[in-house]
Amino acid sequence: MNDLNDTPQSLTALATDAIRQRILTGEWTDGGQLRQDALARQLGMSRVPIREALRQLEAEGLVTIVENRGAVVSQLSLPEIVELLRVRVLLECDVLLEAVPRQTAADIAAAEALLIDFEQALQQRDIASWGVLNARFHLALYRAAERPQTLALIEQLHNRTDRYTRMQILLTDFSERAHDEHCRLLTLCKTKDAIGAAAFLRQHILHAEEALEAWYCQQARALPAKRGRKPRTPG
Amino acid sequence: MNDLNDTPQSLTALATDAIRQRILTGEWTDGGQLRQDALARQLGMSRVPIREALRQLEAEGLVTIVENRGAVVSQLSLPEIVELLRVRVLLECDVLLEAVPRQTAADIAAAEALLIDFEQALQQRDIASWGVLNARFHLALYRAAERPQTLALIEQLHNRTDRYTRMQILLTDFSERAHDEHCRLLTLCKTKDAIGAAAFLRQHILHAEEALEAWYCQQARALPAKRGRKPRTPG
DNA sequence: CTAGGAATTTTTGTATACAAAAATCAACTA
DNA sequence: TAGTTGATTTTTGTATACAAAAATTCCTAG
Repeated sequence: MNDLNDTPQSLTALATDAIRQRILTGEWTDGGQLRQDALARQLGMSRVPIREALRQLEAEGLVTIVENRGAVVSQLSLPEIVELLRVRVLLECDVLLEAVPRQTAADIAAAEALLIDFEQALQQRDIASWGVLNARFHLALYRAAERPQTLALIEQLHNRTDRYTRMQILLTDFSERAHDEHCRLLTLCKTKDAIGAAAFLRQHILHAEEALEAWYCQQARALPAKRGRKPRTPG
Repeated sequence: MNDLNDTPQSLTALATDAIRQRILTGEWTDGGQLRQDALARQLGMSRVPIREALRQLEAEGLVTIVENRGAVVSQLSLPEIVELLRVRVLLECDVLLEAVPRQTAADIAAAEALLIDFEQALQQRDIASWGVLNARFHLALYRAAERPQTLALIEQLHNRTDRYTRMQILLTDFSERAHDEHCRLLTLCKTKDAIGAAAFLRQHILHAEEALEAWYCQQARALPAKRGRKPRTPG
């Protein structure tokens, strides 16, 4: 599942992974500028592979490039996030419905292992890895459906949305609830209750949406005249 | 809807559009190699913007890049196409359900105009533009849903699948059927029968899938030992 | 004639150099 | 002081040059 130190990849692939990683963990925040020269120095390469990586990440929706103005970490509005979460509901429920009857003991065990990693991360308040673990857990549940194209789309959707879910974890009790829900979801899979699992998954994703909406409302109240800060990504 | 001679775009954007266009029209076929140098000469630029364009198209699923081996036009197996068509069913039906009640007379008129273009293209056996027109017609119906993110995803899915649907048009009576179905779909929208329209859309996409499966079976029978030809893209 | 393997050619990957656009800053004017 | 203009700096866009990998050719041995 992990393509670390596999083969000596091209610098472009290296840069793509490195930048994607830093965005997913939240190290580089929403709207933060991605200066080619800084990235190049930071990763020890020239700007050429950096530029190719940024183009790729743009097509993945993680980066926004403006002509002659450079790249920033993509920033989604609440309605846009809601849209993507609704797409996730459609795709993930459909896939889970097919996956559950085919899940082997090994599939369940893999998901369970990830759930343990998850728990540890939560205990250590390791917010950075929350997003990655969340996506991995979900994808582990779906793998048995044997629909790799669909799974790839779902993974991209997670990459685009999980950052926003992750934000709330620090502040709310959402983390425990999400964990409980993950456990319950896994139990439903174990008992081969595909329909129940899909229905519950739907609620699980919609809960994240609700929490996000609440958080945004609170933010809006706190900052009546929202002044855009300028996050940077120094070399 | 068309961004032709809008502003002097970057060469990368130009190259991306040009290559995407040629893939969508079928000018460059499945598995065809995309030589950087040839493309660069053909488009009158250096290889740098070409490479960036190819990276972007790879993330869009239209191109497959292999390390040190270059890029080819992406090639989907039948199961992969079926997967993507199923995703299309989920997304497009969901969006159409929301779009129909909001469609204005102008929305309907726009779709109708595209349907006329469509008819002309069919009469002239202009297969090349079939894919583009098909995608445009579908997207016109969904626009009223005001879900731009979802529409962008649907557009990408069309870009990846329409080529394969287009292939059959020459050989079968599929073209007329597709046209009839489009007309009927539009009528259902006009009468504000959202549920009926969504159900019909579902069948419409699944018909394309059936036709495709039949075509693949026939192909498999015709070429028992399939010998891979090597399509090229000369400069 | 085929198999294998060096030499050659082609093609891709990356760095550097330079041009063009945007951003920043400074001086100047009203 | 606020705003405008023009020089300066920073940053992006593209071409060229060169290195590395792959594909091809051609030669030789069996």
